[in-house]
Amino acid sequence: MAVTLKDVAERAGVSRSAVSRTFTEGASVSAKTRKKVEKAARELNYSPSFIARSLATSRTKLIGLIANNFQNPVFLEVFDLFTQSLQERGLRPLLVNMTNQNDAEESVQMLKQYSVDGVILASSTMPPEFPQAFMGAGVPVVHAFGRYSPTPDVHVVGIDNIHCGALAAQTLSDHGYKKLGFLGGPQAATSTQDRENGFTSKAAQLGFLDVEVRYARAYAYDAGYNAMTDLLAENKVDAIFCADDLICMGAIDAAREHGVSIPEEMGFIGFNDMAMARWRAYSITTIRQPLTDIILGSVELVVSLLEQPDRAPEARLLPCKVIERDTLRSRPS
Amino acid sequence: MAVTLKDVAERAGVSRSAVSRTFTEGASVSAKTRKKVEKAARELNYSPSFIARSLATSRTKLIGLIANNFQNPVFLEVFDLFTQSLQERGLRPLLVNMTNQNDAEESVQMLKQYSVDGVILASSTMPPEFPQAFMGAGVPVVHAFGRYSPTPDVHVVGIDNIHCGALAAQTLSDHGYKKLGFLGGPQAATSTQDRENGFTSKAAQLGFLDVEVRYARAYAYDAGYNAMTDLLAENKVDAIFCADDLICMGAIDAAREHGVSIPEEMGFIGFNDMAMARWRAYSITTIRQPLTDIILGSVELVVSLLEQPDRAPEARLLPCKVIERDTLRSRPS
DNA sequence: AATATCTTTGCAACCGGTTGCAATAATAAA
DNA sequence: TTTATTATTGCAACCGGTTGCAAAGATATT
Repeated sequence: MAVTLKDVAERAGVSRSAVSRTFTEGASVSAKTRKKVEKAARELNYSPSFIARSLATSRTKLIGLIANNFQNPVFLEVFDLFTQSLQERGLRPLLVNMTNQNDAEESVQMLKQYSVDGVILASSTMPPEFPQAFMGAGVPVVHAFGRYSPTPDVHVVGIDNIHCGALAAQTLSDHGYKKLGFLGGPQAATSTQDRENGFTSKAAQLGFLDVEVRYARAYAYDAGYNAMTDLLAENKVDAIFCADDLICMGAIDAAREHGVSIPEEMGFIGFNDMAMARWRAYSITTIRQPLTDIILGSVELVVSLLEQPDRAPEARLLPCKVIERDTLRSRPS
Repeated sequence: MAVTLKDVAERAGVSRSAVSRTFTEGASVSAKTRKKVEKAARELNYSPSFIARSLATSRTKLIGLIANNFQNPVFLEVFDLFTQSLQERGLRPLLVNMTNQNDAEESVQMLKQYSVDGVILASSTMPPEFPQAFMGAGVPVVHAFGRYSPTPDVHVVGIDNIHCGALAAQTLSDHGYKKLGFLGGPQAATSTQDRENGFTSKAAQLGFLDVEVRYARAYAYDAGYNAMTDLLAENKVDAIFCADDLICMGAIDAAREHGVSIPEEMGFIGFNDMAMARWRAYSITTIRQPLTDIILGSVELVVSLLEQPDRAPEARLLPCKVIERDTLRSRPS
């Protein structure tokens, strides 16, 4: 059924090795043989089997792409960028959905069985032992959107969430708000912890006495809506840093239903700059995370790890910036 | 480095075949040997190589998951469901991003090289020759969200878009609107064509004289916003069927900016019932597509095709229903 | 106890490539 | 032209499993 090396070799009147070599980068074949082989291959519509090649070379060109967040639309953008840039490099993403996985072991096992060449973890909300588990499998691992550490034990490409929190505090302050609040995602998420820390300490430094801190149950619209509804009843804040745009949209809708005007009575700054942040109904001022750079960086890193698997883990941080739209009143002059 | 069959066999004091058999479904091994082998395997932390197994059995358990739409958030839900249900069956999704691909051949080639067991195309906006190309590769293909045909040449699991269009017309009529409009996605998309047909013919049947038909340049917010802005200037309609919720949100925002009140002055019905349709800022009345059923159906179908690859192509249609929210005024009594 | 039947086991070939090594061919140097 | 050097080629072993087949072992039948 399938046409193999052997068929091509016979047709071209050469040995199997010759055929193999014409399909291998930088192998030694004369122009003449190459010609013959290519002709035969074309006529038979032959294409080499990656499976067989993988077995022989123990390189599969498969990259495990592991995610546990299929709710937040930014991840669609993330998948788009990952798949495209992997494809461009001749690599293939084997997608793993860890949403309902309380145990990383199973996924690790599975990736080992497929002998993926490398693994990219795409998530900030991941129990710290997960990266470890993948790390332990002896496969190059890059944790995209991972937490910064000066001495990471796994390669990380991401952002400085603490600095982002500070950026948010500074921005709210600049725009003349007086009573700041933080609305995080799940308290267990390191991204929320870091953004909160950065936010509250910068706020303190800027002279804000106390900052109201709340958590949404998830990085999700409803969670933001509910948390904000509670917060509104207490009338404690006039500006909020939401740790995610989705949360921010929920919060904004809650505020509007409560009759508060945005940005005059209450200011909002979000996080991510997802596509929807631009929608007219929201037009959120938000902190943009350099998605493309993070992803290209992760892919590049994993590719270079294929060559030198033992490079010491590094953390690569990329800068975020504030995108000003319409949920903050204009700066006082 | 990696521990193989041979290592386990030696340690357990049995033949390689014995080890292979204890790891193969329904092979004949005595309880005693199985015990020994499992012990040895555990001690060595052995797990069989899928690559080697694939080579021997010519079954990879890899399913090509092909998509060309990474802009519409519903697809995140689609990926979530696909990956989960494939995983549950011990299959693995090899994700292919055809966004920038004008030629299917390359992807077909690639999937052939990885010898995927089957392929799922997840898209409605796909040139008809693509399914053909994948079909031609001699691999089971299921076209999820594909177009209905009584005599399909590739397996299809999807919805009856013509009927959905009719449903929309009926609904707008029921709610007392008089001047109907259709706002589609790209005119080349079969899903738009079918929804339009169903909509206009049902409208005609219900006595609507002429229906305004427009197309957004893409299934996207901005496209909907722009198309609606144009349409509003002409003041021709009082109710619109948008062929996608994203388009609908753009259109709604355009209408609001134009000062028209929803649902009194203008009614909207969307399509998909994506998560955002529920957001308070929109709360769109929309036609729900049974995503979960389509996906489970597609996976089931592809699985059954693994057993009987030559089953005649069938088209499986699943019912949609209207989800009433707040973008249509209440029915006249 | 001897024979028939059913399981379990190991051997060895095979899946479709890659690659080190030695033999051969082509080219350069003397 | 002969010899030294380099480039190409084929052989055969290997990657890590699976599986048909025949031999050996267990169990059932008479």
